[in-house]
Amino acid sequence: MSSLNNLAIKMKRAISEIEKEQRKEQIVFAALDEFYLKGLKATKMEDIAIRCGISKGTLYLYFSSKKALFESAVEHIAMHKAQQIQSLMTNHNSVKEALDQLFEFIPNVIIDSPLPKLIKVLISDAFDFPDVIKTYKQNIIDQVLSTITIVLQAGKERGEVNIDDAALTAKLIVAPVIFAVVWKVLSEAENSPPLAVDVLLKQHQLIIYKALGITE
Amino acid sequence: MSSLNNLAIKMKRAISEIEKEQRKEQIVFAALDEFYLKGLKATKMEDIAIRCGISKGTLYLYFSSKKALFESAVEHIAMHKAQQIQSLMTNHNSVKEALDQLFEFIPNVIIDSPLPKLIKVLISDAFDFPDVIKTYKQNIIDQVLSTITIVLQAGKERGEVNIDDAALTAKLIVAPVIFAVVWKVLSEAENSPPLAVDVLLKQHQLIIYKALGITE
Amino acid sequence: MSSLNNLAIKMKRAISEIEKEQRKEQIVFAALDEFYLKGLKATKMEDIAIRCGISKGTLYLYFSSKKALFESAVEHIAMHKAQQIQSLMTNHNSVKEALDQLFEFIPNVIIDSPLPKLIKVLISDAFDFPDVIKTYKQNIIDQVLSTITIVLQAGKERGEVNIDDAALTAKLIVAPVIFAVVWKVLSEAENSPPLAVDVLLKQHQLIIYKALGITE
Amino acid sequence: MSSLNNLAIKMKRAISEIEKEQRKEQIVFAALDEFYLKGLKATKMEDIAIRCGISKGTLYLYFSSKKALFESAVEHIAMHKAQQIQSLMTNHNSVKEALDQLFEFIPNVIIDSPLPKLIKVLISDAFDFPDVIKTYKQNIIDQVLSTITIVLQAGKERGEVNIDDAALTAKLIVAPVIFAVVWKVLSEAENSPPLAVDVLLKQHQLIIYKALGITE
DNA sequence: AATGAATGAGCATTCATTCAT
DNA sequence: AATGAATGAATGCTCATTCAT
Repeated sequence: MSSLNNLAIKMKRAISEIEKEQRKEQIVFAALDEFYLKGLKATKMEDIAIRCGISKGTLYLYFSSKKALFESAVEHIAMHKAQQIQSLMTNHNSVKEALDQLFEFIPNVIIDSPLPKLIKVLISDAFDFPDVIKTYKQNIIDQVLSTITIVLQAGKERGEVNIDDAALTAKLIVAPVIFAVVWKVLSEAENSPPLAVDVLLKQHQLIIYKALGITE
Repeated sequence: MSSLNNLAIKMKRAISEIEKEQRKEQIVFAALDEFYLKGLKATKMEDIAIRCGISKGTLYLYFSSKKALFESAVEHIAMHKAQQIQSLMTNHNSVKEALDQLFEFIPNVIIDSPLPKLIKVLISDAFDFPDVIKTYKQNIIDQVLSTITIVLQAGKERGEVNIDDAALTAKLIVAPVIFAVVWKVLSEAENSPPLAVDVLLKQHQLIIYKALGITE
Repeated sequence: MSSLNNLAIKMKRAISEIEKEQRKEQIVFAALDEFYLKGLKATKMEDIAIRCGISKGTLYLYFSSKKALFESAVEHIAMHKAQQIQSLMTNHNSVKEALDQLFEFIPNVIIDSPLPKLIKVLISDAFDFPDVIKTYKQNIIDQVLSTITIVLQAGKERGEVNIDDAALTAKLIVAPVIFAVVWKVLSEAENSPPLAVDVLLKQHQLIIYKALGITE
Repeated sequence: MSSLNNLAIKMKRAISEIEKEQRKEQIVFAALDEFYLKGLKATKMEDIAIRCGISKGTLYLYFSSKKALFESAVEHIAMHKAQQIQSLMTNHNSVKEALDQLFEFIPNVIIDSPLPKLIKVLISDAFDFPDVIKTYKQNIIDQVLSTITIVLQAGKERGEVNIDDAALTAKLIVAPVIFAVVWKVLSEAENSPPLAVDVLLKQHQLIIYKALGITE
């Protein structure tokens, strides 16, 4: 038995604060992957540990409980994204410029970032974590929507775009992103080829621009 | 064997069969509610039983396991919806007529039917049930999308609508439905006022019609 | 594996309220034995279950947690004893008669009843359960002491006994009982021959009677 | 080997040894406090470490395991007391003189020394440590009791005291000490005012003297 | 058919102990 | 020597499932 233990690869110790932060982040991403695949309840702490190459006990040096880890993971990833998104649509001269930026940015978010996973996790465990949902919705969703709304409203007042209701239009601009995220989850689940997100969004951009009267 | 039995017994059994089906349906809806709120793993068989006013043991007379109940519930509700949706967009003379019908129908689905719950459940436990997802996607989503696609394609060929890619456009027409469903879940979770789905879809209809060059 | 299960002796089901009460009492006594031997923290729920011939899960049908079982066990046994002790020293004509009754009763309590175990358990886990201790002390110890005190005080006023302080004397009358209990624990632990409790208490009786001026 | 080293280093080591012993003693007392409050199983090594202001790891430089620490603690404190008690009742001219000394000594032991804590600890974890109990009982309890027994027996033979059985009487003389210790634990646990040990023992002394026919 | 008592595999969490730093 | 990060065996408790009544 001891010889088996000797074969085990022992994790390097995280001594400095920086190393500890890195370890925490590593756990948080491993946790997100598990939560994404299994949901909160069905995720085993041991599986998260294995994914990190650490032991169950070590997890508890960094997070006091599964719930705490879940909340940390959501917050960590959500807040990280929130910053990116916030800075996205400032400094533009016209609605078109702003939306161009947005439409260029979105595919990367869907394809490369952990945001789709986070969204799936939040949808799945929404009812167990109303507070997390509330915070997330206020800090991310509402923020993004109101930014877009403001841009549209200003454009409408300047006669740049032809719209009815800026707030609703903002939601409709964002809707295909949610659609793409959900599609992504379902495709991955049934192991079918993924949606061509960029092409879909290109088409979406066209439709929106046409409807809003924006010309290239 | 049934022909050997007398009529009275047959009828009794026939009634029994009906009652059995009713009981099964009752369980299936109770289960959907629980799965919607808690997810598959966190849902207790006992809670479903309580919701039906029956005992744990009785549940197992109708469904052999939680997984079987889950699959039955999803299938039962999904197939029920599928029929409705299938009959939706036939018998129309123009794209506009077909889409009018669709846009009239959708809000009811989101507000009154169990479909949003089902979608939430499917998203949440997608990875545990790739087969369920596959079946559901093929029988419902792909069906709906291809119906819309065909309508659009035909309209395009007749010069009724001005579109690029009928299949993508179909997805974009459906996207806000998913958005509305997700929003509904998040609102219910954080106990915030719901989205005015009908108004959103009215606006969506406007944008789509404008982009497609459909005039009232 | 299933053949092994078939060999397992299944516990008869406790259906009626009476059977359930009996099962509860059975658990309580098994628990007392374990708590006595190991202390609260070191006692495994599984060991209690094994002692009863039931499964771990069944324990939780009757008691919601180890702590609850502990408290129930203490209360159940303590209250049972309290009643006996209460009725002990009423209806007597003289101090001598009352003390005679007491000294006749005590050895049985030490030798045959679960009280010594209970006392050991209470001492051991006193700091974790201040409330249990408080209740127990008020309902049993203080009760007993005050009953003896009243008897002595009345005897003193009638000139029957020659004492200084009735309350302190009461404590000193009881002291060897505690001594015997502690001795019993230590003897059992080191597996040495037990103290002859009855002889010790006979001697104690003599000393007390001599000191109090009670003549046979 | 030590003779090979120079004086300075030797002295340094000598000091180290003393410091080591002091550290050990410090740990032992911290451990006793924890064991007294929580019991062996529920005491965390870390809490002992914190109480000493050292780290968990350092504890293991001095004691190889919790069990070893427990045994060391009990032994260290018990043996220390044993010496005091041994020297207590020698050099006396009469039973009265010997008992006077005893009764003067006891209250200090109960109030100021770690002995009550030790007794509580020994009672609590008796069954896990039969050997410790055996050693302790032989070296302390039996020693004390036999010393008192010898004194009483000699007094009886000299006609100083009027007793039946010297060994039993010795136990009865000691009984209130155990009573006081147990009472102390229960009072501390329920946070109620402590027993006036000295007054109780004064009364006890009176009763014993009266019963034994010892006059002031 | 219906019930709910009984079961035990499964998992979150704790903490004595080890050992790299 | 001292530290405290890492480990994993141990254990309280849950709940899907079974089955006697």
